[in-house]
Amino acid sequence: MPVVTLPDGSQRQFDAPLRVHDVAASIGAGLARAALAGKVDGQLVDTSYLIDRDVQLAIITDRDAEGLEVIRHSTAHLLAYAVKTLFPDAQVTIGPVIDDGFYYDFSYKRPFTPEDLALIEKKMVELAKQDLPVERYELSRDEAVAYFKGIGEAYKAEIIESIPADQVLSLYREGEFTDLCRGPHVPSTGKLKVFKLMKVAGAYWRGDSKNEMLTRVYGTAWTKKEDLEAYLHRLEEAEKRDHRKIGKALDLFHLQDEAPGMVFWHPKGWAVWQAIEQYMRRKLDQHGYQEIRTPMVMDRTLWEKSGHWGNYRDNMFTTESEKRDYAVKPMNCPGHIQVFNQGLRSYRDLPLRYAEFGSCHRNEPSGSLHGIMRVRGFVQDDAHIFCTEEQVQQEAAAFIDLLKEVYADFGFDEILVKLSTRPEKRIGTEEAWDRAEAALAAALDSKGLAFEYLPGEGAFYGPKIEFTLKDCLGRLWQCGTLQIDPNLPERLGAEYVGEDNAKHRPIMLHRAVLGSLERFIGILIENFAGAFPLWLAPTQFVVMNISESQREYAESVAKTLRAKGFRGEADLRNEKITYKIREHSLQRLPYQLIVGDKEKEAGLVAVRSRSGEDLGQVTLEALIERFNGELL
RNA sequence: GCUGAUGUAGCUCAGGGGUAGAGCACUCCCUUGGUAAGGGAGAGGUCGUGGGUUCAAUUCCCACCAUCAGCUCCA
Repeated sequence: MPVVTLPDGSQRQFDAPLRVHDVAASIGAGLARAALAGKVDGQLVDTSYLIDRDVQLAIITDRDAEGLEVIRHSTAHLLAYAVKTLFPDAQVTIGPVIDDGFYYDFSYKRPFTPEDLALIEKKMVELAKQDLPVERYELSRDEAVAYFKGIGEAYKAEIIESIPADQVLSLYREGEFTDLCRGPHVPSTGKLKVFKLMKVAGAYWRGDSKNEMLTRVYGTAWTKKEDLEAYLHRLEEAEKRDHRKIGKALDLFHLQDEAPGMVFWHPKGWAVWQAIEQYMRRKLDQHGYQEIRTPMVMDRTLWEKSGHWGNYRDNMFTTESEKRDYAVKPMNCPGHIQVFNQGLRSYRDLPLRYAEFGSCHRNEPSGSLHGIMRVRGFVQDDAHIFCTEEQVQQEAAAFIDLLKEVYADFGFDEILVKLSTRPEKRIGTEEAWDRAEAALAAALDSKGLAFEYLPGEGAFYGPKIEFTLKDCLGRLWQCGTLQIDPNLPERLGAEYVGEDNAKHRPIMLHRAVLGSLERFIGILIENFAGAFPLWLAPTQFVVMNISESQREYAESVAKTLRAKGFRGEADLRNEKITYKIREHSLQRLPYQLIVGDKEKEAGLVAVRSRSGEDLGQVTLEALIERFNGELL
């Protein structure tokens, strides 16, 4: 006599065990049709699930987030079914739900082509229209292995073999196709109406680059057609913001074949860079850092001592001269320790904070390069803090202050924080790890930053904090980092004289706020879609004359503004004012200043904002005041 | 690094075994126009690089390089 409690608290009693579907039908025919799955005592189940006891039940429809997940999952299976129909000797592997959709990995003698994709999608539509029931049944592990081996699905059999022998496995059958799956699934393929296959890509079996490369098909699925359209629109919008596209359109930088992964900065891009670098320099100064500069190329022996040669040799650029091997620096820290090691350090000197806009090179795998976001030559807003173990917490807290100020100035208000703790392979005592992890956690607590632990994700020598910011599209970018490192000072022999007149090892904190400047600028470009706030805009204003007679006046206005430190120029070309406005609007200039005879006579400028608003005629003094109000 | 796709004018792209095309940008001329494209003329390419097949290759084949998507990696 099951009693079913629904989400609104109401209860229904039934005479005999019944299925989720039947409960839905008892509530209404519409709900029965809409039911995609059920949630029994918090667990997602199929609509065919038999309720034989008292339970809490929610009927899942396409209005629930879980409903959408079930649809995506089932669509992945539909994809596999279509592929098996069209390419019977393809083997299925896994097909999970991901953000905005799903994928399914196949093993096939050749990769699928875009043409195949169109065929597969067509077949999926056909199979969905047949509204085939999706049936769940169970097998023991060994029966399941035998079944999948029997139908030639080696990968499935391998997956199942890694599951404990006493487990009962669920399989789902739709039409001719059966797949191993935890479920739940929609009751029939007719529930799958809004989907689209997006792209094919390679993916390693079990995510391991030593394994076979499979063909992955990505797809997206939604409950409503409008949602799919909105999603596709969102992709288009994101594509418009692509920093590579905007970088070209705004003439900020370029890359070329002869220098893969290294950026050629053009005047406008470099103006953005300089605005950021000089801002950071000011901030670092305010926070007690001293800027230094260390060599780009250093002898192999130093990298052997630091351990980089042993661990990262393949990813380092090297060179040779007069029978000595050199490496182009992949990091700044060994150089910073060399500066620390000059002369005798006292505990009175600590904490010592060395900052460097250090140019580093890492020979990243060719396939991982991406615009200016992932490059081989980059500059970090890097700094290393030499301090005692007792000072770690306060230094971490001070760093968090700096980081929050900087992110806020760039307009990023939401920061996600993760604290990575000791990994399995590590050096140092447990007590030292306890103290280091506690110091970072206490620093975060003291600054009111909520954080999540990433157990085992720390570096082999110490724990670290990662700071991730969220851009205006909700995308996450890990930028800031703070790492405790007692190892490198040890390896490179850093020491200071303590109060006890004995020599001690300092702790080194690696830290960066923006991370790689290249990548950070890429993030800013995409976040602002190229419409930088005034303080970052490469060109802040343009003065345009309406006709020849205001030529000199326009020039003098531009000159005055430049003398006040603003970036901009006069556009005196023989073009109509509408033409010039269009061009500078496409260049996303914050301010366009228009001068005709009226402005010339009155000594004013007509101001047009980036949004297209006419701000009227103002004096240069008023304009400068307005500009200054927008600087940091 | 792996799988696949792509590489043609400054940019965006079309084309195709027989001396290469468009739009925008650029140069010159006309136009001096008040808030997102005025008109005309002109110039511009070793079709990513190197091999091969062919009477003939930018086009077909192979290798390499780079880019793009994804996977792997990211001290």
